[in-house]
Amino acid sequence: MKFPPIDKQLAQIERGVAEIVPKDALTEKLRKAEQTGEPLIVKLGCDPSRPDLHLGHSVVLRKLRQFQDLGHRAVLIVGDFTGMIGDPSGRAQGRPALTVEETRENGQSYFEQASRILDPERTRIVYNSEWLDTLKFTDVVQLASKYTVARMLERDDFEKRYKAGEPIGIHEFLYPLAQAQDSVAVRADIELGGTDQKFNLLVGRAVQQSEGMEPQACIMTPILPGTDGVEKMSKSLDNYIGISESPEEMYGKTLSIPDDLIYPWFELATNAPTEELPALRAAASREPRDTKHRLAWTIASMYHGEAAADQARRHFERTVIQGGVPENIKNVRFAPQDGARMGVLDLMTRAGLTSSNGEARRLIAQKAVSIDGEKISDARMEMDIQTGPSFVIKAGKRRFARIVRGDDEGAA
RNA sequence: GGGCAGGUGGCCGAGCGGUCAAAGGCGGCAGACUGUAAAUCUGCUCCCUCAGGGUUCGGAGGUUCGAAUCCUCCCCUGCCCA
Repeated sequence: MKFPPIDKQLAQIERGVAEIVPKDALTEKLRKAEQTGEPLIVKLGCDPSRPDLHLGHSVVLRKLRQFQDLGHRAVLIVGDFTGMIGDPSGRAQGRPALTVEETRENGQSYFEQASRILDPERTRIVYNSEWLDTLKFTDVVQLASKYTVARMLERDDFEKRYKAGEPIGIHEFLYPLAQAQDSVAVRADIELGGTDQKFNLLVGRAVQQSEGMEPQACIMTPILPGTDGVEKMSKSLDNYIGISESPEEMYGKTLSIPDDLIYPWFELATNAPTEELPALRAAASREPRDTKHRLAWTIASMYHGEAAADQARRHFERTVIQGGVPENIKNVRFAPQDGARMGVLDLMTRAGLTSSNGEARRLIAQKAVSIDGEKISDARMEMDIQTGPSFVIKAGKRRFARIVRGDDEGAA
């Protein structure tokens, strides 16, 4: 196996990276790869309990892809073992423990989505229950003996919770060790993760070393802020853009981010050439609106191609700037047993526009609902849902549905 | 094992027998203004077809005309002691 020159590889690897620990180890490993012709094993762990990938995940996945393109070997570890136990961090309910089938399913779905970024042909995917589930209690105790409580408490969030008097389960101390064991199992040369994973990645080094292995180099990518501009992007905070969302969604959501995020997103979430970054930074502050459109287009085109991105842009102009109706909206068709007429409240809820009739009522009271462009104010109005012409109902500024007649196949 | 303090709506947090669907803040949604940005102002924010009703305050029982508020048992968390 032949690799690009080391300084070239390094330049590529360092782009958009927050920290490499230790840097020398990385260089050393690259050198060794060159000498032996053996590609490096680059590990990335993923959490199958949340199988919906978003732009936040894309940062580190794109980094992994770069390694693939440089000729190294990617190993995606599905943390199904953790998933099956259900990590109850924090005091809330704890995640529902997943069944074996679910973790497989989620792992598969994760892989499919990740394949939009990675080269699936060259990605090895493994489930960590393969080795973690077979450990005996003795093995676990032995593993646990390799780290101390004091060092565990060095981890920021443990320390905070400890000081704040919040509970920390013993098993939570086991997770970093389990992750470290993964590194041992796949003989990782490099582990990738967000900066929030720093602690775990470093534990991996410690454990590998005590197993007599050469410790992995850790590469941390920055955390991508979510659409709210405050928290990190996450599904549960609903401030994310999913990798498999439609180009229209991607475009629209991107435009709703705060201006401060335009540049960071360009840097972290797109493949904009490194040399263009300074210009983009300047543009972001000089003409935020246009630059944000450019960002939105770039993101949409990364996942859906340029034609779709163009389309998304037109869609945006039409619906938001001109306040019109989108080209492709959800069609809803009611069955005959739903009756000939239906009140708007039920209609909105059943069409998925609102989560309860109460919400529908509120929106109407707030003049946020219109039918075929006409604002409505009567929550008791009824619509013909079987024989009348189809109509478009809009709630708030982004929720649309077209109600079509029972026998109308309707366009998509 | 003992002592103490707690568990309230998405989160934080008041309430401590009726006037409580439960103050206030955050978050969220909507409207105005805009560039689906920020800032600002306004309204809304458990469910049900309005008046009105129905379910909520860790869980299960109980006292009372009436309980988030009192009692019993249980579950969970933190702190201190062992």
